[in-house]
Amino acid sequence: MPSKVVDVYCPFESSSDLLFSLREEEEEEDCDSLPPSSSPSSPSSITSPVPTPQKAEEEKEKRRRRGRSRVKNEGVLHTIKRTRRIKANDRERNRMHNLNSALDELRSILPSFPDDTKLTKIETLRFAHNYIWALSETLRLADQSLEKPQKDLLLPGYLRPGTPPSPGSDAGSWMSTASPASSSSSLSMCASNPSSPATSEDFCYGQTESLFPFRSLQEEVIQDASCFAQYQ
DNA sequence: TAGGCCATCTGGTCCT
DNA sequence: AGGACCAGATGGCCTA
Repeated sequence: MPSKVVDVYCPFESSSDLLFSLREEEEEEDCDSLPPSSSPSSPSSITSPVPTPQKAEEEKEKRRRRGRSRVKNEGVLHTIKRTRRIKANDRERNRMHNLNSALDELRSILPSFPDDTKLTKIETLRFAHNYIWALSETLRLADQSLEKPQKDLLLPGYLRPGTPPSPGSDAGSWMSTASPASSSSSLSMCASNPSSPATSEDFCYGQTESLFPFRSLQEEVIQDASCFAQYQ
């Protein structure tokens, strides 16, 4: 009867290699005659110090047998290592699948872009980072709006088009590059900078561009936050 | 065809 | 000891 071939990704140089490994595993049960105590490092291999000629011959034979079993044991050990590796690979695969599922969930929460481009992993993380920052900034502004007059409520100075976030910076450029025609490039820009957007310097490198698509969202959040705050 | 992204394998390290 | 996590390597697929 032919050995069963498992339908898994083959981590071996060739499929025959895997087949060999799996067959070895099946043969493992046949190696029951090799209990752990028969391993090469087993204390049972200690022999009497004064062998007679007859005993010496027996010892020779024993050694030969031991040698054979050691070769076989090495094969078993190799197989055990192999099966552990395969199990570890399986766990690692599952772990990465879980990670990807979490990333998909995150993508589904983030606002989608018109061209429906799927964010890459790194883009998703950076975009989420910026998005959270934008929302928290929005809440912060909403809080401020309760204390200050409504003037310049929605957009602080550094968020207004053409207004440099700090002297010498080039904040106007991020607005101009966020045109609809360059949505895909702006998409990548949205998620391109891994650093925190909370510094004025970040605005000089396209970080705040991610806020632009959310202007209306920002307004909604501020309104909601204001209403909510009224009932506090 | 080069480069980017991704899935997977793998060995090492840390943790329980 | 075994599992989780991590980073490097590798190969496949896709796109400009």
